[in-house]
Amino acid sequence: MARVITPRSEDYAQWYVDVVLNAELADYAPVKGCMVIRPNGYGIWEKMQSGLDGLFKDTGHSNAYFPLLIPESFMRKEAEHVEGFSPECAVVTMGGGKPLEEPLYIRPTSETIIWSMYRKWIRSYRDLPLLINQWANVVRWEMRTRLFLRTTEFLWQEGHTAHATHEDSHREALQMLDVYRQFAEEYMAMPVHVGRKTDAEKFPGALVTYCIEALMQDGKSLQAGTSHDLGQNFAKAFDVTYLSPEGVQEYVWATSWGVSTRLVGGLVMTHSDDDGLVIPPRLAPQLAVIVPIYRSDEERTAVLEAAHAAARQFPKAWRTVVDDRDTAKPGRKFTEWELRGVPIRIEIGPRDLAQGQVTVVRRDTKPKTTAPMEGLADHIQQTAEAMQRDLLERARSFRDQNTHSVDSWEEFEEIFRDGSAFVWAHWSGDPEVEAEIKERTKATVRLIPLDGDEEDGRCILSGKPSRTRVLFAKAY
RNA sequence: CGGGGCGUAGCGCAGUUCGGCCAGCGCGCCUGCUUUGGGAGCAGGAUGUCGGAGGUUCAAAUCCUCUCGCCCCGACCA
Repeated sequence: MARVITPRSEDYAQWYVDVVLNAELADYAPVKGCMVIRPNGYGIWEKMQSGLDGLFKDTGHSNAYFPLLIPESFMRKEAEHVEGFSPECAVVTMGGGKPLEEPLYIRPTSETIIWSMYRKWIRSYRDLPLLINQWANVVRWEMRTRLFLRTTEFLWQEGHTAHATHEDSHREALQMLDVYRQFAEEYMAMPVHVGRKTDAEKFPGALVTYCIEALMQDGKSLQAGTSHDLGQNFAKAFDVTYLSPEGVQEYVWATSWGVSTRLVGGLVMTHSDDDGLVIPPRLAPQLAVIVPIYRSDEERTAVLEAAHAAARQFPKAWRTVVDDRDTAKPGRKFTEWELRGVPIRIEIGPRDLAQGQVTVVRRDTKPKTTAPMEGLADHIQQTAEAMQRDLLERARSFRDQNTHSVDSWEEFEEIFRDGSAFVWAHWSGDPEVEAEIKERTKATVRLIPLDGDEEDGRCILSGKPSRTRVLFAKAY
């Protein structure tokens, strides 16, 4: 079979598409901009869901579900919100064969319908905080789509919380930002920077938008999660008040925060290589695959028995596959499982059997090693943990090597002329300068650090005084 | 919406310039035998509204008109 993956050096965008398709993460759907998430891709999403859901529960949140369809009038209640989202909304105008009295928006996000309900549920300070998350699909009519990174319909979680004070909502927004950071690093092995968005990049209707940003292998930045301090904007738009202990009606303070199936795209672009997908062990739908190797029927029987025996002693959660197909040779099986990103491959052949051992190969590093059959589960467990650590370490060092601190406009332009990287540079905070930098280099302010070191500097473009560096990159 | 590419078997493509027998090739698929520690070999076999509609013609994958869709790049966005 010919080469199926375009090398990254040749065409990064095509490499990404090749990996996603060949790893069977997703396929193009009949509707433009939509994709089918296939079992291998959905399995990763399920792992992400369960990891995140645990972290949400640990921080006191509960899941609920709100409707897909939102009355048009709800969308219009928050001025910035409707302005930001209207252009990318799909709207249902017919139902039951007749025009609807009021068009129904397919949710691009659920703030409005959720706050219409919070109005009913919140009466007293005793009802706060209200900490709800929902796992859902949303639709945004994007001009240009890319598998996982930007699709018309995507899956996500959206947390929506209500608090008595701004201090509380502010703390919640930062807490969930940290949850995302932790998830990205510990589960996805994807190092991220955390910070605050500029006004130009913030969520329509938010007071402040916080984000995590990760560096992809091509030097572009991926916004991997956002957390918004919504202030009282939605409480005022939907008239959500509570009676304080002092007997005063007060507007509620809000947050919302979300991550989406875009994370799967980020995962691909953080770890995968020219041989296909690489999945960190903690997010792998299947941790290990066992490939039996044999010639004669006797060998086949003995090897398969050993393979299944090994698989049986592994924890069920590993979803170990014994690839006992007679229709493919071992070499074929190796490359297929490599394309699909299974973290650990175990080979068992007659030579291994004779020595009471197996051959173990990590997906991220190619050399074959051997391990005794005795205590194999422990060995695999340790191998998986080492791989998880190494992936994070490797991604971190890649990011460090592609992060620059820049003080001259010439150098700034040079970096973004043909490529991209993380660039820490001074910026005056002036929106017009931000726009001009984007115009001239395609690089944007990805985030403003939360507790950046203060230092005297001059804006990279305007030369105006600046107290902190901000993070620039071209963005996905 | 602008630029580029493309629609022919499950996938990848040739054939279209200059119309002409039964529309081809590779991979995959099915059957059999031999194989099996890095994408197996041989033999046999199945598979097509040539994206769609209309037109020109004795004859259209090929020429004309219209149309639908997809991918990539750019402007907008998680």
